Amino acid sequence: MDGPQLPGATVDAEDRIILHVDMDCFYASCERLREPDLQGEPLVVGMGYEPGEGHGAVATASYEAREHGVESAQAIGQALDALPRAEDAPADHDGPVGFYRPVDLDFYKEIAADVKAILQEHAETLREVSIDEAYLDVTDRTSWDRVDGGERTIAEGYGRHIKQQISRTVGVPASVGVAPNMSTAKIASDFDKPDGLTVVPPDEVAAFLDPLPVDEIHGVGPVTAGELGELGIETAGELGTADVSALEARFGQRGRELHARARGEDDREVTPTGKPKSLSRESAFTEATAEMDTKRDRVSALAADVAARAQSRGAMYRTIGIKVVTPPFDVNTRASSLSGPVEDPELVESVALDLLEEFADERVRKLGVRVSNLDFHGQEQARLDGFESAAGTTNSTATDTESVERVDGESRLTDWLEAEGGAESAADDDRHREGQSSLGEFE
DNA sequence: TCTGGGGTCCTAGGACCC
DNA sequence: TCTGGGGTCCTAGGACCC
Repeated sequence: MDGPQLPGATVDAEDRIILHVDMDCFYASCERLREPDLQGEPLVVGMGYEPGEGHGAVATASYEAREHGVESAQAIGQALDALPRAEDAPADHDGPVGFYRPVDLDFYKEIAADVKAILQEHAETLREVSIDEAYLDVTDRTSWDRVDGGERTIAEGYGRHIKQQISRTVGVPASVGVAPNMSTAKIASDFDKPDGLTVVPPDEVAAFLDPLPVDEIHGVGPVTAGELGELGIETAGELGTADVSALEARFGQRGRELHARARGEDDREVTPTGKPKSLSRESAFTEATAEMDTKRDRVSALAADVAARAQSRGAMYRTIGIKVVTPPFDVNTRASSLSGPVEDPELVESVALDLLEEFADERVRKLGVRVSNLDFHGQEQARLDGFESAAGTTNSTATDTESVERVDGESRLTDWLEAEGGAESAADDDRHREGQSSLGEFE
């Protein structure tokens, strides 16, 4: 539209430029930063792993380690079979060996903060998805206009610049994808890992996506890919031209969404990372146990942990739940909601222990405690971005007032929660109705 | 060697309300 | 007294992601 274009290459004024940055095996890169001798070596970073031990799981494996069959999420024991630990290998061992390190999240967070600082300089809006991944809206910072006789876009240079900046100042590699929307940018960053840069201008989106296998689309995992395969859909191109209503019939709302993503259609805006929706802590036993004391102790510890974390984040919670994993790998969850948000570590523990009773006789391999229905209104900071209170309707005000009352009446809450009879749950329901009746006025 | 830990979103069914 | 429609909240589970 503005400036010369290649034949057929139109750039829409509305076309956005979204950049997705994905750090390449980030944990391993961080370990190499403080232990440069690990550069180029097969390196495995293990969660729940301790030096010299064999338990835990692979959090990140370097590309060199992957070549020897080590995979993410694999049990450490299995990784050790595929790739013996350097320290353990006998002197006459001539096969490949690997280096194993435990996860050190605090250290990785420091490195991630350095990366984030760079990203922030280069975008209006930054959304961090995880410690090693972020979306940037760079529409106002660069352009889809062509340079080099139409070979490249200005956006490509911008992406390369960010990548190099990270590499030079922090010293870790990143893969970057640039595209007109989040979904395509995400796929692009993954396209040429590690240390890749893939740029997909608006007029090339379809050609880029069409041949890709469906499971490269964010949101398509093994189950969905299998079901799509049964329908004869293997590639994004096939998914994008499939009948939407058939997809919706089979996959619900998600079917419609995946169909759009496969076509490179995604109008989600890059919004800054919000507050968490839930906080949880879980931990596995070395061996499944039916011992109730052991289970209780673990739940108490997890509850204390979660409550402390919620407190440090300024989060109150309205729902407390547990997760119980029984052999072979059955996941059970139970939860109980209060009628108003609280911040009460003892309540987290007592509710979690109550919920655990149901599993008193079960052998359990893993336990978790979670708080959800979080409320950050206790913190003055939350007021500023408080969407709901900004709406200022009568009902939301009424609900807020309710919540405050609930917090004040904390001891009462504890009382009726601990007694689990029918009368108490009726009281519970009454409290819920109080909050809802104000909504009913609008009819 | 049985799969570690922290999250998100969606769905389905039941209870309850108007 | 019966049937119906529209809606919320809660719990539990599933799929997925890093």
